[in-house]
Amino acid sequence: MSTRSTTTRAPKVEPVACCATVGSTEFDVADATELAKGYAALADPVRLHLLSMITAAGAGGACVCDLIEPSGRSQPTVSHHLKVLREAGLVTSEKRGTWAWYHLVPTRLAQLRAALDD
Amino acid sequence: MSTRSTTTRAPKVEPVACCATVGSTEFDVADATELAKGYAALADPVRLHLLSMITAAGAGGACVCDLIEPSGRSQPTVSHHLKVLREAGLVTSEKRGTWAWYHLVPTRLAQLRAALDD
DNA sequence: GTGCTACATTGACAACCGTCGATGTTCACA
DNA sequence: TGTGAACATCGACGGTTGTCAATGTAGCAC
Repeated sequence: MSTRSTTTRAPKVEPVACCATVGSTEFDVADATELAKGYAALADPVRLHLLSMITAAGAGGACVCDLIEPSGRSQPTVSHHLKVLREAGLVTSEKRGTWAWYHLVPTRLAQLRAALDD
Repeated sequence: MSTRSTTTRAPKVEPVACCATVGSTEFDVADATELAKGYAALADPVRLHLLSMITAAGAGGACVCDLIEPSGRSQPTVSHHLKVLREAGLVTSEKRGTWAWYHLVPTRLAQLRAALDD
């Protein structure tokens, strides 16, 4: 309900107009929601730690059994966090025998990084 | 409880050892928590929209009255989201008369971007 | 088969988050 | 002084999240 742009109520102490054409460009809500999901997956120190370890593991990937103890969380909790990262598209999982390897998805990470360039 | 690294239980289908020295490097929890707070502030499409508009406003900053209607949320909700962005260090606010201008903090954004380089 | 290991899923709980209406506060102007 | 506008804060509500114990599932070894 801002009628400021059509009136002359700019304060005398500040001659510049209140509104430039700020919100004039279109904004893709679906795209923002997809980005937000990615950032939400990063919004937890435990998940940042897991991601850091998976990144450090390189192309071979990281075994879940090596992630549990350093994370300081229970096995179900780690499994939950890995699922969050997986559903956010930040990592992929691969089963080898009884073990599960997790790999980074660098393109997804790059996408989130690029969105911060604005 | 992974004793795999001290035993010889590697599956025969996969000769590579399960564990490289993955979690061996130190991990700064306080630093990760600080980063996580930044990403949490980005983990909402409404806040991404607000941030986008504030960015588009440039050096002059964006007036709150111009952010409410494009966001599609009520004035208290927008005020709440701006508070979240402020407390995450992503924006700063400045009062001019009855109006409030919000400015971007590019260094904080750069910090979050750099953390994704791993 | 039995038993063990690695990992995922379920269920429960407290804490947190997004949203809005109502109210408070500060400023400008008459 | 009074009125209105811009923005913040409060209170409440439903939904989501992080956590763990318990349980389920699948593979390996004997």
